[in-house]
Amino acid sequence: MLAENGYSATSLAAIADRLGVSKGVISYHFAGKAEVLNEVVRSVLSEAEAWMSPRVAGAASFTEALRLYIASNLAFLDTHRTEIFALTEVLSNARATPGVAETFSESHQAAIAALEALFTGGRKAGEFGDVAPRASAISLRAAIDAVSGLIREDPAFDLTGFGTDLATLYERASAR
Amino acid sequence: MLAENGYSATSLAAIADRLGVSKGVISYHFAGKAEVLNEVVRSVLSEAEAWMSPRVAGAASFTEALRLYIASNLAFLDTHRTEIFALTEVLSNARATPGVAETFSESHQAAIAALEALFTGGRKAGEFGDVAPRASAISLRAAIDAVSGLIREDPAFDLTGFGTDLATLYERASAR
DNA sequence: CTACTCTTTGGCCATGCGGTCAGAATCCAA
DNA sequence: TTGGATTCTGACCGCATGGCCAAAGAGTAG
Repeated sequence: MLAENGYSATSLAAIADRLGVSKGVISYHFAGKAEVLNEVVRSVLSEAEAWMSPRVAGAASFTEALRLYIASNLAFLDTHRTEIFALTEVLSNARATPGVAETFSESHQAAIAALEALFTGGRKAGEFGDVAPRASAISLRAAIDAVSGLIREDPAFDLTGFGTDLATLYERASAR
Repeated sequence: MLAENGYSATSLAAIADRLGVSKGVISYHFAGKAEVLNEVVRSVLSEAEAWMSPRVAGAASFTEALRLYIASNLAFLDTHRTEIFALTEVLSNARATPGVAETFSESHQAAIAALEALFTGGRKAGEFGDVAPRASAISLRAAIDAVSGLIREDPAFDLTGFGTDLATLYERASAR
């Protein structure tokens, strides 16, 4: 519902209606609307984590890890569009939903830290040049995060092509 | 009000109250709330345009243009935080406000197209290597757009440092 | 001073929201 | 079969929203 009709159209009444159930059921099982939305965020984030972890783990070098990270993240976005749209819809209105901002921020910080570690690791191993790890991590994550908006506007957007271009871009930027 | 208290707290009643004026005044001067919010978007976008244009125009090379583009854009974000926060607040809820999505999308497409032209120009002039113009344009804009969120979370975020790092990153990526 | 237009007021409306609750229905173990 | 616990219903509450409008007020040209 979030993905299809947006945040403001996703009222408790609308949710209950869609479930073919009375509104009170939601109140019975959840403390409130905020808890429902937080659960949406939590579940999508954990899905993403479960998808990416094993795919990046198999990298034999930092360069390969970078490629795998980008490719697997974009693949997740591609194959989980509804979830991603729902997530962004909730995040857009995070101010109206206590807890959501904190949950996501934590996860987002962790993602940036992981990428930063990848860049510093590559530098220490002599695989990368003197790239700025934090700025690279931030900007790469921003580029990936922007993709959800791109595929929303143009569902046919070439994710794979963008992924390889992005990987090449950061590979060159961090080359020795 | 948008920047301080967020979209959902910015009702017509709250706006009128802040102006020390009756609610009907807004209805008298605007067709509806959507028109008010569209005006916010329109005005911030045109402010940004007015700020950036002259600053980028003076570039003597594509490399310099790239640096100036990034630096001036970040300087605008830095010095117009309230406007930027207000803008993002409206954009976050674009689905609830007809017209906003279209206005912004148009401006955003134009910005990406301009950056793409910068990269292709640099290539044709032999200044840049075989960088992917579109992917570079998209990812660079994403990196810059993400800054509004960064300074919201951490007002002391080092924008200048990030700007030079970002410029260096894209310079290296597009080097011959 | 008058007469007309423009602007503002303050109360009103219908609507939809999140949330509550008494009571009905259902489930399930003893 | 029974009886207590769990789950669900549908009506209801208070509240805030965007919008509307008759009437009062302010401004201004002749």
